[in-house]
Amino acid sequence: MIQITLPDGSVREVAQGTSAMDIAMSISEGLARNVLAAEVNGQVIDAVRPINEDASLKLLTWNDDGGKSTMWHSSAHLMAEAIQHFYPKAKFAIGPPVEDGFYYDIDFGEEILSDKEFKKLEDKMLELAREKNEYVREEVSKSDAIKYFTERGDEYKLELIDGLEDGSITFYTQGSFTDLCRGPHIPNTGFIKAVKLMKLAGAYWRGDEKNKQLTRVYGVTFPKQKDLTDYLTLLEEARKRDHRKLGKELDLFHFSQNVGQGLPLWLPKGADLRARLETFLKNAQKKAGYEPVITPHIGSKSLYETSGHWAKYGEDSFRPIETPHEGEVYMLKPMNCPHHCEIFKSRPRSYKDLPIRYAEFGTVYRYEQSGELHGLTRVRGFTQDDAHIFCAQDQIKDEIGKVIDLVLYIFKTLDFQDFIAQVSLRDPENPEKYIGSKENWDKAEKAIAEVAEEKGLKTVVEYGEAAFYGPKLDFMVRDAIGRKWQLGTVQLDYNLPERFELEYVGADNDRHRPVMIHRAPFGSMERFVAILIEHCAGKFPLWLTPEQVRILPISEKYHDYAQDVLKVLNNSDIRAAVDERAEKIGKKIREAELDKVPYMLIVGEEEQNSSQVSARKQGHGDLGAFSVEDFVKQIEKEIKEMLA
RNA sequence: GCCGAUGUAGCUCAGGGGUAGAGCGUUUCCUUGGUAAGGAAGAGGUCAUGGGUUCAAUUCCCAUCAUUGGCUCCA
Repeated sequence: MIQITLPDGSVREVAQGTSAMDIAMSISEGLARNVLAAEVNGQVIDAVRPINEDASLKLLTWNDDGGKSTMWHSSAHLMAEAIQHFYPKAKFAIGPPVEDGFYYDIDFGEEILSDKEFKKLEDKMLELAREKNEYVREEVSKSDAIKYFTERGDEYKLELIDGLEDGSITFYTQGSFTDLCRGPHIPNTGFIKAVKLMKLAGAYWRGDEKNKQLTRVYGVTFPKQKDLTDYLTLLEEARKRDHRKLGKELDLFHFSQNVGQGLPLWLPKGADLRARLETFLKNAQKKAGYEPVITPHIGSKSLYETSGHWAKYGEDSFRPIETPHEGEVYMLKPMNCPHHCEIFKSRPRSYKDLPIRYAEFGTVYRYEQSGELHGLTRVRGFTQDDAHIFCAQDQIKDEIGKVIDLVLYIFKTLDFQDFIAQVSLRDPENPEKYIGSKENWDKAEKAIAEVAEEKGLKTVVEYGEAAFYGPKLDFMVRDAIGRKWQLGTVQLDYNLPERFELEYVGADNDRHRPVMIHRAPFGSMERFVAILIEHCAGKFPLWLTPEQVRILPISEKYHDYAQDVLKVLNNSDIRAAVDERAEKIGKKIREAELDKVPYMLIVGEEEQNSSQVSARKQGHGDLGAFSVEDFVKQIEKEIKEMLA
């Protein structure tokens, strides 16, 4: 007999060789129907595998990441079986689960798979799923494994087997499909109730562009049809929120082929929105002791040789530009920090000057590969809400704390409520990868971890994710529909102060090297605006939105009164416009709603006679009548509370 | 950069070997109305660009460019 400890601490005594599924069955049949895999002593295995020793056991269902990924991994095999049925010559490379589904990289040889075939494949998968074929695990010797895939002519599997130890090789078979696989898998294909193939993509064998490009088929499966429906609804919602679509509809920005790829043009409303965000951050930064600086869009190539960026990124940058006669070489600036270092160096610095905080909305240009450009989130020219803090080693913790405060203020004001901070530290295995003394790193890493803790941030620590020049603190937000985005970043830098030989005179009258902190709460204005659009589905917070109020006269007779109302609003710095088109009120309302204008003021005979306005809130409908003054007060109050 | 898809009016899209259509928008006219689309008429397109096949190409083929989904990359 062996002892099985369940997550609630209860212990069950069962015969050796009992499987997790048996145990689930003994608890309830309903539970057993949902068990996809089992976590035994921290390791995820097949739910049907016998357990032979005392163990802690967690039954994994669709609600566990481990259960989900097992299901998707098994689904990849199921898809492979369906593909093999129609394309017997297909060779299978790897087919893992991913964050939202699974894929399989497949070599179709001469044939081409089109997404028009998806329906056929999905139907086949469902047909095979209904057969409830078991996923049968089999340990095979290396020579047998090689023999099997040599017969199948699948060089990819052979290459994978080549890297495996004899004795550790397992095959899984369901129905007519056998795959080299470590597992684990769900008990049988019947757990898969809903199937959707998502897209096709090219992917290199082993991710190396020198290797052959395979066809990657993405799919997703669910244990209930409804889960699939919900998922498709979510995707639809994401499409509706796409910043490229909304940016066009709301006249925020535009891309022109004549200007160039990845070079956004900000339209008046977008520029207005962006300027307001910048002002918001400038005000916050002013309070936090930042000083504005302005630097040119180009800089001498030698500046980037000093910084090290030329050596690392020069070849992948926009080509340098030259002066016509002297042949001096300049770069479009890809980073603001070298310029800011030069500002620091513009005169001798004392410890009494520190910390120095230089802030600039600095526009930078980077050559991004054409396939990588995407709306406003990935562009070739963008403006960072950049700042560099030059401080002494013992000021790091304080300064990072202040940056965190700033970031938290921004998140709160813009209604990003769900976020975590990722602390990126050195890879303990490879200490030689990093520049700067071990003592300083130890102190800096400790400072980041402590201050994140003190600020009550939800954090995850990632070892090996630090930059070579210093540890980082990155903020990851979840938007309104649950998608993750990386936003603000705080990075310590020991490298640039070294390369630029930055110094300050300490209290001891010796020269010391300052530490530099790079930070950008938004990241870039382009990317941030894109994320904000998608987060709020184009319904910007009242304080930020370009048009706060639209006045809708019932008919031409009330245009004068509407203009009077407009004047009152404008005098209170409320951004408003009058819709004077000869349209009916229903249409004006409809369009104001679709334009996502937060408030509509309807003015007609009644309002004119009583010196009132009938207010309507976007998405909520009629609010009733107000005097113009009361309405203004209410708007002012609402905005004030938002920016508090 | 690589693989796939797409490119038709300002926008969203339909169509299809015999030089084009809808809705919205826009213009003009009628209508002056009460909480999510009033009516009529008109303007607007070398069907992305360049080649090829064909009696004939916007349609089929190839290339280029751009957009797009991935891959690789990301200071």
